[in-house]
Amino acid sequence: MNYNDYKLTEFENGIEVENIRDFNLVHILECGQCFRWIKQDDGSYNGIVRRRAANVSFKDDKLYIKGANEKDFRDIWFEYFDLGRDYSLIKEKLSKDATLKKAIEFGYGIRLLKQDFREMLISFIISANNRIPMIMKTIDALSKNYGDEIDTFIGNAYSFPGYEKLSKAVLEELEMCKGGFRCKYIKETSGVVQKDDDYLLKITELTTENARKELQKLPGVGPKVADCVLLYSGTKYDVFPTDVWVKRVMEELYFKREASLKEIQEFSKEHFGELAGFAQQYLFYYARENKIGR
DNA sequence: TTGCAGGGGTCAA
DNA sequence: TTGACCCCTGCA
Repeated sequence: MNYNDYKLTEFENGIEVENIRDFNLVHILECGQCFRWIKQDDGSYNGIVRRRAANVSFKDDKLYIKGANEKDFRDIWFEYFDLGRDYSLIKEKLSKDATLKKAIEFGYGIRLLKQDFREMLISFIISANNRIPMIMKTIDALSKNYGDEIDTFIGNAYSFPGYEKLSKAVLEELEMCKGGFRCKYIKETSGVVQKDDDYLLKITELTTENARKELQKLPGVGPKVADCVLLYSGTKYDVFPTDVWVKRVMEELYFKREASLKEIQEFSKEHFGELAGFAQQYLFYYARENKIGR
C-alpha cells in the first residue's frame, strides 16, 4: 500500500480519500492510544495533530478530513493513520490464533496511529494510575498553557507544548493542569530529554529491549509507559504494553489463571513476535469494551 | 449531603 | 513486595 493507492478529491476546506480499508474511527480513536480527539454529535471527530486541527469522518471506504488539503494528506495524514500498512495481512497472520481471531473480528478497524514521540512520552507519563477523561483534561490544559495557539477552522486550538517550555515551567503552575504527582515527572523528564537533541534518534537505533530500558531511566516512565511510547509513536512495534486490562484479558483468554507481568511479556514475545503491538491493540479494545474480568 | 474507595503505574523503602 | 500518590467519579 502506498500513497498512490488512494484516490484524493479536494472539496471546500477538506479532502475525501477513497479506497480506505481496515479502518474504523471508533476503533482507532477509542482504543486508548490517543487523547486529543473528541467525538462530535454527528459521529465525526475533532482533533489536533502536530500543529493542525482537523475534523475526520468515515463512510463506506471514504475518509473525509476537514482542515486538510492534498499536500497535508501526503505530509501528515497518510503517515498518521498508518495508511501505508496492509492491516488485512496483519489480521490474517494474527487470526491463525483462534483466541485472537475473536478479538480481531471485534476491533476489525483498529490501526496504530503514528504519533509525535514527545507528545506520547508526556501523555503516557500522565496516564499512570489515571483515567482517560482526566488524562485528556490534563493534556488539554498543558497545551492551552504551554503550547502555541494555532489558527484552525474549528476555532482556536493549541499545539502540544515542547520540552523546553515544560522543563522550564514552574512546578506550582504545572500543577494547575491537574496532573497531580505526575507533574514533577513531566518537568523532570522534559528537562532530561530536552538536553539530548538526538534522544529520539538514539532510541530508534536501539534494539527494542534496550529502547525500553533507556526510556525507563526517565522519571515517571516504567515498563508500561515505555511500551506505550514506543508503540504509539511508531518507533517499535514488537512491544506489548501490559496494563490492567491487557493483564486481565490475557489471564482470562490464555492463561486461565493469574499471571505475572513477566510471564505475559514472555508469552507475547513468543506468541505474537514482531506483531505483538498489533495483537495488544485488538486484545485491549476487546477487553475494555466487553469489560473482561470486571 | 458527606465520606470513601479506587483507577489504563511508578517510585521508594 | 508493598504502600503512597493527585484528582475525580461513582456509590453507599
